[in-house]
Amino acid sequence: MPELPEVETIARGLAPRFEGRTLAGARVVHADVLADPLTPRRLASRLKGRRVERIGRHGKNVLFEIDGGLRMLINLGMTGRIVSAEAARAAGLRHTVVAFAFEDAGDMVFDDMRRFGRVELHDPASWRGRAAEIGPDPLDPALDALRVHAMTRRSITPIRNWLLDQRRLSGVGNIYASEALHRARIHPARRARTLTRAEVADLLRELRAVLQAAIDARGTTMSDYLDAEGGSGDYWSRRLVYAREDEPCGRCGTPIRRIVLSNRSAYLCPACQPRSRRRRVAGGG
DNA sequence: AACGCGCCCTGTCCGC
DNA sequence: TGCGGACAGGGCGCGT
Repeated sequence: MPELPEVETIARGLAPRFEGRTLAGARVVHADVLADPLTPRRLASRLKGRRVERIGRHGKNVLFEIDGGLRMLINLGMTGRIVSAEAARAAGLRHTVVAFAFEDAGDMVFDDMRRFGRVELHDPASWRGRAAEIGPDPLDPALDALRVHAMTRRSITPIRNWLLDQRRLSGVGNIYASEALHRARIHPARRARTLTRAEVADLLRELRAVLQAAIDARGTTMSDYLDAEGGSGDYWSRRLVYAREDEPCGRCGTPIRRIVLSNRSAYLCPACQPRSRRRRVAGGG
């Protein structure tokens, strides 16, 4: 569910409230969200008495840096939310999977209706290997189009699928993949290796623009996403193609089409995003 | 090795 | 009103 902008918004909302606070324990309601070696008992005992030094984001994961070199990673899956206990109550959330208790702050609740989310706890040794599995952040200024092009050239998968693979780039999900491809005028089904260097540069630029605009809007709210205070994001109304099948393209008026790639929807304007490459219009975009 | 598919789970919506 | 099917912002494990 939450993609990079939503996870960023959640982390920013949690930080002022829980950074610097000391954990008292964790109450696990659904143990199936705990990643492998973790058990309810182990999670609670390893967190008890530990201070949360920083709350941030790593890809689509909320990252808690905890004293003693511990890192807790929470992936929110499709319907995961992390909110204060008061916000959870106020919003009527009914699917707590883990409740984190603090000695010097109220509870923090991980709520996840579908339970596709995951909680991982890493020491420095296990974190090294885990972090290597998570690709570069598209907003990292050190990432340049040349490097991304070198990566796309090695893959035959449709570019929409390529964007969703968190080992390549981390943070992009289905909404912003469709939005960025539309803005860059690239058909979602194009094989990654067929993109020119210029197209990859366009794509990276538009991806960054759409992610940043969504962060500025405090994310996208479809129906079940909330930030730390239980508030909602504004980006949903600004999307150009996602879930707008049959509505006119904002750029050219052609009806937006929905296609399915690997069992997941992609949305495109068939006029702005031709399947076969066409001469690009000067000054366009 | 890289890719696509089924599946995990709960809820909503739509057509009949 | 009920029921079945499609679909949902993600990602893992599997077979090919």
